[in-house]
Amino acid sequence: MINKILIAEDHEMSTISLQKVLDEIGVTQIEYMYYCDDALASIRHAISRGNSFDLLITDLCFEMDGQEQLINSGQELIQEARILQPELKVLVFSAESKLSTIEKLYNELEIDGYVRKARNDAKELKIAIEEIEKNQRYYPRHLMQLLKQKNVYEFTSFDIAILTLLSEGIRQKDIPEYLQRQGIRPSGLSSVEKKLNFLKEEHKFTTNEQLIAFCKEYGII
Amino acid sequence: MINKILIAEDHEMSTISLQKVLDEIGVTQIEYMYYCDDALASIRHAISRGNSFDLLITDLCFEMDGQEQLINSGQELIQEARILQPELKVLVFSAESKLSTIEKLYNELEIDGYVRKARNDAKELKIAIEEIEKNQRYYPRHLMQLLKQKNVYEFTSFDIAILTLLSEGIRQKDIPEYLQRQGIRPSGLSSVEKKLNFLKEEHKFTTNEQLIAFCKEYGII
DNA sequence: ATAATTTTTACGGGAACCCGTATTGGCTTA
DNA sequence: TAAGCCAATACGGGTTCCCGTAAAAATTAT
Repeated sequence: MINKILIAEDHEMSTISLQKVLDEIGVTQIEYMYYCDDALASIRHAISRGNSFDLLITDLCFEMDGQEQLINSGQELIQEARILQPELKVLVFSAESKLSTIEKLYNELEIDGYVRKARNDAKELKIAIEEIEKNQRYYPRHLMQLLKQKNVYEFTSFDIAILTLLSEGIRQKDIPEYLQRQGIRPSGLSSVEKKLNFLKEEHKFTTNEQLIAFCKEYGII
Repeated sequence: MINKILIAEDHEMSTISLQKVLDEIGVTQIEYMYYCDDALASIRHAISRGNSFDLLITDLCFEMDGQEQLINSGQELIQEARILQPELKVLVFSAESKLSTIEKLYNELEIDGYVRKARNDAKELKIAIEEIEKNQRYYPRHLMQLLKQKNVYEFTSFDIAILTLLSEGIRQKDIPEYLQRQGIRPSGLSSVEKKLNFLKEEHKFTTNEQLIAFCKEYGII
């Protein structure tokens, strides 16, 4: 049974609606944290008092604001939380819609559910929590839709590494040494050229500039 | 006095928290619409019954979902709403953080306030509504921060024309003929080169790719 | 282990880009 | 009108990028 929930979320408005939704399904013990570091400390503290959380509801993206934080993403928070409390259930509530990111959450971080901030997110949250309560993973409806239309090209971390370097003003011919320094393989200039050609071909683009513009437009880099 | 509010927002969770916040400041008449088309119809209907809205709170980005809509952005909704009811107050509540987008809202659509979905957005919403109630425009705090770090250089329409062509995949050497076709002067290749060099010099950039990335990042193109 | 296949890297010629200099064209002023 | 000035354009050589082919390395299969 899920009674004690920790919410890690920096948007005040999201915490308000989460409170309302959790009220409606009868959850009484809710704690809010606006920073990942605080959330982690709270988990640690609850364990030490023998009153640990049943569920962590967390966003993925936390905005920087002046004070430096050790952890600043939902992914890291989940990772650290699982070290402290391996059986803790985790429900991610975020606006992220990139398939690869969500797949990683399920496969690598083994989250129990994902609800995207979108139409009917409140209803979906309730269903997700119900499922998790029954020890079942919850897979969101929109994820299924995304899996169907998987014709869209997914940018790999290699693609993004190259595109990021380009967008930072690194010359194409210098990219190999940067890749090597970061331990990314392959790193040959030909591989970089080939990849850029492929990406342009794939999207019917003609120039690097157009490719960079596209990636910026859609938040890929 | 603001008594009757229309909310155009597709995220269910956002409407829940908006309801809570508006309850707390004593607003009683609230209507929710999950699509721009419905929101516009609602405004029209309210006017025809002589009971028009005092304030429109709207998101900017509405997600497509199957059924086709005539209008699908907050910007268009505001524009159409102002045609129907010019004195209608407008408060935008969105996650958008691009300075140029927000500036356009204030300057071109003459909105009365902008609150970004972020830390302390609930508190900010209350303040914004109070200000608007006093017939004053509300400028968000984070906008001021952005304005401070604003790039000193103002991009001219000539700059933007070139950068836009580049971002659309037009080769540098072909840009002159496009400029001529659009009646833009100067149009020589040397002038294009000179301008791109100047822009890169100005921002301490090395490549066109970096320049395009920057312009996309800050919504210049 | 060897062969087959794929992936990665190396190389080279031609196109596009970068950048400095020279020329042209339009505008102001004497 | 002519001289002077500034912006726009034209030109040329050096660099980088583009793109096809070939060699090398890594992976998989036999």
